Amino acid sequence: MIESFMHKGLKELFKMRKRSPTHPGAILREDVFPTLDISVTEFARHLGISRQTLHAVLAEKSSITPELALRIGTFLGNGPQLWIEMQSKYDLWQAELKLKKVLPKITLFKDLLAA
Amino acid sequence: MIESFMHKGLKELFKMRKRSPTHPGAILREDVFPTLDISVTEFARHLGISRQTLHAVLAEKSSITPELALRIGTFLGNGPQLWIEMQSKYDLWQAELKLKKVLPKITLFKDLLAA
DNA sequence: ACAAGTGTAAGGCTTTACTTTACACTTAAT
DNA sequence: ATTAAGTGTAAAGTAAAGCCTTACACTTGT
Repeated sequence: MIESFMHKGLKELFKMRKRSPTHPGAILREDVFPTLDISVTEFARHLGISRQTLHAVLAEKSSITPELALRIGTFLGNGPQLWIEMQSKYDLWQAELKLKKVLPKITLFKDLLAA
Repeated sequence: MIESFMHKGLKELFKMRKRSPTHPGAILREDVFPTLDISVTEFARHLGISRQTLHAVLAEKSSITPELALRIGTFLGNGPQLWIEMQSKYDLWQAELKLKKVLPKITLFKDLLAA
């Protein structure tokens, strides 16, 4: 487990989830889409992107970029923030996963002063 | 002005700032760094990245990636969120700027039903 | 049968982050 | 004054990611 790599400061600092936050594409696919009664193709057309690009998001193969968040948020009328935040949380978790070996090696600044 | 391009829903939807949110690199350079009494080189070494990469961020030439936010947040002991959020806001604003011509052309979903 | 939508892959383009190497300049310490 | 360290920049190369167009096979509704 990741805790074994952590020194004290790191444990306080971040409490990593056990599993990945849901990809925004999953919400779009499972929650939003079913209620809309619109085809993927048409959705993409309205957003002004290719259907393949949208498909990649729905399939969780690519991210919701800020631009895409704006397009979707505008079309749905709820603004981009929701999507931005979901993507951010997802990205952060992936980064934590990737850096779980290296982060514990970073000396805390405050410990630097003490030494 | 951008308002002239906006239909009603869009105006309600997002209130764009007049100027760009400050780049996280600026905060790092102007607020954080001066209090630390540490060189850029050394800072980079502690983060485990090249000094050029850190310099690019301080010079606002590149972004704070999720990974970098983790490194900085860990080193400083305040966690990654602050940097993530700053970068997100910055990125969103840039995206709005880039899409200011195209967003107003997106038909709102609810208007789609009415028609 | 035809039309439309879907899943998927490939090829190509563009952007961005990051690294290493390198050079010129400044400043602090010996 | 020489040396060491730090800084600003640039170039070249790598890698990853998003996005587009084209294309093909499959399904479903009319």
